[in-house]
Amino acid sequence: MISSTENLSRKEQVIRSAAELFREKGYAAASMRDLAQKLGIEAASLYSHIKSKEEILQSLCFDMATEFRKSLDEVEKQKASASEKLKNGIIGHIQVMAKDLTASAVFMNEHRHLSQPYLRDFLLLRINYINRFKAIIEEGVLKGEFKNNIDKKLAVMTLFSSLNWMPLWYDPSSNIDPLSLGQQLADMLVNGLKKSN
Amino acid sequence: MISSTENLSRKEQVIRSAAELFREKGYAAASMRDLAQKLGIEAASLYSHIKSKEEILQSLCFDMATEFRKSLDEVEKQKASASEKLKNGIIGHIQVMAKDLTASAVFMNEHRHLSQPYLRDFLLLRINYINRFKAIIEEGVLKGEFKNNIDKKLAVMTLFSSLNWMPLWYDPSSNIDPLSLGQQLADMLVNGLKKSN
DNA sequence: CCTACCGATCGGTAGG
DNA sequence: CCTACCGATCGGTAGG
Repeated sequence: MISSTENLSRKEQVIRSAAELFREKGYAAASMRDLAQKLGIEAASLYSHIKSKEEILQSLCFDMATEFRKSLDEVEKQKASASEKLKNGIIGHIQVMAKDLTASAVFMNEHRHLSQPYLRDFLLLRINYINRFKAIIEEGVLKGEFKNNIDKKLAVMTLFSSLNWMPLWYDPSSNIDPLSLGQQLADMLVNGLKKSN
Repeated sequence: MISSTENLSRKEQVIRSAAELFREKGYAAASMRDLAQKLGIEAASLYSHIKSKEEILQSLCFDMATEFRKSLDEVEKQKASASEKLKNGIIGHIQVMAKDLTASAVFMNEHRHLSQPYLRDFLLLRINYINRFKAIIEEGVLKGEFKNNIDKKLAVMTLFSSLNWMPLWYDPSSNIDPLSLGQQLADMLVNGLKKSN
C-alpha cells in the first residue's frame, strides 16, 4: 500500500493537532471528537488517517525518543572531556525539544497512557537514555573532573528533571535561543550558582 | 454540621486511595468505580463521603500548596545568607514532599484538571511560591553571593523542576533520607558538579 | 470524508 | 453503604 503525499500530509496534520490537544487537556481527557472538531471534520473520519487514538500517542512518543537517541549518539562519538560531553548532551537534548515543544510535552507527560508492550519499550528506551547520561557523569567523576562525593543518581535525575520540564515554561519567542539555554543550563549544573572567587 | 471522627477518617481513606489512583492512572483515566473497588464498596457509596471527584483533587492540591507555603514562610523569617535560605527552602520543600509522595505527585501532575476558579487560584499560589524562591536567588546575586550573569528565570525553573520531579523517582526506602537529599540537591545547585580546585 | 450507529463506561442521583 | 438507574460521552465500526 503506497501512501500519497496528500494522505501523509493529512495524517501529519492529525497527529500535530492531536499533540496540541494531548498537551492541553492530557491524553485521557482529550476526546477524538475534540480532535475532529479542531480539524473541521467528523470524529469517524479520523479513522481514515489513523488506526486508533493510541497509535497517535505511540507516534509522538517513539518519534521523540528516536530524536533524543540520535542526538546522544553524536555526543558519545566526540573525543572530549566529560564536562564537554555533558554540556553537549544537554544542548542536544534541548535543541531536539525546541524543534517540537508540543510533542516534547506529550512525550514527557503522557507516555504513561501507552498500553503494553509499548509502555515497557518506551520505559526501556528512557532508562537507557538516562543511563548514558549517568555514564558521562561517572566518567567525569573517575577522571577527576567532577566531585567524587556527588550522588550520581541525584545528579542525573536533577538534570533529567530540568530538561524535561523545559517545554512547560520555555517561551520560544523569548530572546534566549535553545543553544544559549542549553549552554546556560549546562553551566549552571556543572559550575553552580555560587560565585567562585 | 459536625463530622464525627469516623466520617473524617473514612473521608481521609477515600482521599488517600484516590491519590494513589490519580498518581497511577492520572486523574482523567481514574474512575470512581476504580476507586470504589479499591475501597471495597460500590461507586455510589463514595458520595456519602465526598461531593464529587474533583473535590478530592482540590483537597489534595490545596492541602499540599498550604504545606509548601508554610515551609517557605519559616525560611523567609531566618536571618541568613541567600545561599542558606535557598538551601533551607529546598530542604523544606523536599521534606514536605517526602511526608506524602503520592499527594506530591498528584499536586505536580494532575492540578491542571482543576476547573475554574480553582485552577486559577492554584496557579496563582504556585507562581507566588516560585517568585519567593526567585527573590532569594535575586538577593544572592545582589549581595554578591551568586554569579551576576545567571539567568534567574532559568535558575528558578531548574530548581523547581528538580524539586517537582523528585516524587517520580525518589525511593523513600533507600538509604538517603529527605534531609540529606535536600542538602545534596542544594549543594549541587549552588556549587555545581565540578571540582573546585 | 460522511451518516448512522454500537456497546461500554463515565460521574453522579434518588431513595432507602 | 446498597440497589437501581440516569443522561452524557467515550473510542470505534459499517457502509457508503
